[in-house]
Amino acid sequence: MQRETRQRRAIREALESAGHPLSPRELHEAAQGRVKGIGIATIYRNIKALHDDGFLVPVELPGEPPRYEVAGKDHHHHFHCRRCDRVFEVEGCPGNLTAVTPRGFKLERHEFVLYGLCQFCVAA
Amino acid sequence: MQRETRQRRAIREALESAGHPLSPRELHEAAQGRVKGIGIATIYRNIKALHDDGFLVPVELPGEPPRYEVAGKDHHHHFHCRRCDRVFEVEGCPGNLTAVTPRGFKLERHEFVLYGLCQFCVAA
DNA sequence: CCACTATTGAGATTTGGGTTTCGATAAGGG
DNA sequence: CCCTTATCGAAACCCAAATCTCAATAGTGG
Repeated sequence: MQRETRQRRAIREALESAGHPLSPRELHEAAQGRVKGIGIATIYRNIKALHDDGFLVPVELPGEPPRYEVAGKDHHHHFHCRRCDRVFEVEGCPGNLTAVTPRGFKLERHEFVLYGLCQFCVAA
Repeated sequence: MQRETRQRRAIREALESAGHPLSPRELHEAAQGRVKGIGIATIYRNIKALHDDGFLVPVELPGEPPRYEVAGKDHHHHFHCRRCDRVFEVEGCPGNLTAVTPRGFKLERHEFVLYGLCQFCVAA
């Protein structure tokens, strides 16, 4: 049976309030703020459990360790800030991908990653 | 001084004739066909050397080890086959990304990855 | 409130990509 | 055709991310 532990709640809440995808490390730090002393193993264990529950989904970016965001969002993409290394959500989609899909290939899904400076690092 | 060894030539030729990005492992296999017994360390050493020379560039895809392709190609993106795990080149670009860039962010570059089945796996 | 057992924290361990070491080999300038 | 030394192959090693072990702790059904 699935128990509602302080740790699991902390992790769920940290993800929800972050508003952008978090790496295991970032998630660990965020969860520390809610349950001091929470271990990194617990983070990994709960990422797995919450993924099985369908609460979160992984966000994979090129050359980066996976990050995680709450599941169920509308189709969107991500912006990776080269300065602070954070990842942000990007609404919308350039669409019309069948045009660039090579002849004979079957397109099933796509990812799209923007790089540059986030609003905070542009200002700084 | 840079020597033109059989191994380095094999690696260069393997990359050129592949026509699509190769992972170190794939590159190793391809090079084996030209110089039997070539070691994996030699692959890594030459990837580094050929990168420094500007002969090849890394291709990073989400959740994947880097692959490499010959440098100097026109702007393009990639298609990752979920079945055979190979990566193919995709001409063109959906363009007009400033439209989806969040307000206040500075867009510098972008990556675009298509997923599905390649022409060979569609047929099989 | 209890007893059962899922979950935790700490640290050991594994994993996988990549690098280094070292004696042997072979480019290639002179 | 030598001699110097870049490069090689094999195996040991490195490193950070992720997983596992195990005794202690704490949800939760009854």
